[in-house]
Amino acid sequence: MNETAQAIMDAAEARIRSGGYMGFSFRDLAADVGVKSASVHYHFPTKELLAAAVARRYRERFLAEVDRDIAAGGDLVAAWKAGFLRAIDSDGGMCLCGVLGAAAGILPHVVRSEAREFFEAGLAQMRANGLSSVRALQVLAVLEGAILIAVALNSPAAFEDATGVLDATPG
Amino acid sequence: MNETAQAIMDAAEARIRSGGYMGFSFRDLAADVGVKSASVHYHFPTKELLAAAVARRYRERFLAEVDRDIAAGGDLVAAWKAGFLRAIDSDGGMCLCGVLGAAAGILPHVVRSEAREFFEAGLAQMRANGLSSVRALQVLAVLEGAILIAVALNSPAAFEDATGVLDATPG
DNA sequence: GTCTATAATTTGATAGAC
DNA sequence: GTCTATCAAATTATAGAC
Repeated sequence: MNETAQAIMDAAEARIRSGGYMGFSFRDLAADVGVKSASVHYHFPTKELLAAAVARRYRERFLAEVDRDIAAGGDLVAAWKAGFLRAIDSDGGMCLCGVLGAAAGILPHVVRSEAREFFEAGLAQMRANGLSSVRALQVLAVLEGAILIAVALNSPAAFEDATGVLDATPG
Repeated sequence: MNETAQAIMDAAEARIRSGGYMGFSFRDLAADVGVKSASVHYHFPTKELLAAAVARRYRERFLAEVDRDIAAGGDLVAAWKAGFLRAIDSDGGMCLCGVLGAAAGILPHVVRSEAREFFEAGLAQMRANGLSSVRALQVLAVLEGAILIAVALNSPAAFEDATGVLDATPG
């Protein structure tokens, strides 16, 4: 995994978060990175393998950051919220696995599996840290719904208001 | 607006809910309805005008159903939840304006405006029925997040669990 | 590793017959 | 209103030179 491959994944991540799996092309990424589309295919043979790799990297990085926050003594829910806030603060885009999951109906199986795994691993991580199954679902739903509305309304402040439900109901 | 035009809108609605704005083509819809793609263009000159019309019809129908439930003495939040449950029960697909809003970054302006209006009009309707601005955002976020997770995990039961946060925090 | 060139398919959209 | 036929552009992907 060299510099170009990582730049391609970065570009793909930004474009998927903005427009979903069908919202970008190899030529878009090539232009973003400054190469030709054939070079993108050299690093990632097919579009679905690229998207699956991006979704996997996103999940691993996200969960690692949350784990690090918790290990440093942070609150579980606050750590998850911080993960979503990083997305909003960076470019106002959606959670990568949230956009993918919302349009799961047309995703190639590899991509759909990776997106689904973000949610399953996330729920498992919350349960491992003491949350009930139901409470974990509630936390994840509030965070995904809050960022979706912030994106749809183009209002980062809406995320803060919407996630307030979690403060009122410690679980 | 004749039978064919309505059948086209029905097909477009189902396909957008499943795969978003970029997840369908005029030829897909033509095959669904049993005509040729040129006939789809006769009823809806461009893709963005078709999607905008579908989003607008979705919003008007959705809000009308919620209003009817409330007029019949139903609880506001329960009426909203019932609207989302109809989507899940019919085909397990996402909220139409939820998928569109999640990938708002690549939507044509007309479509993006119609999707955004679903959220703004929805929030306004909740406020008109006594909810605070913040509480309205919370209700909408929980519902969109809960259906997104139910779709991503292909688990309708997850919707019921996730929306439980709303019961614990009457606002 | 990156390029040029290109194949094969799909896309949104239009012209014109019926 | 629906069709056939078609266009121009874009898409994923591959072959082969450098």
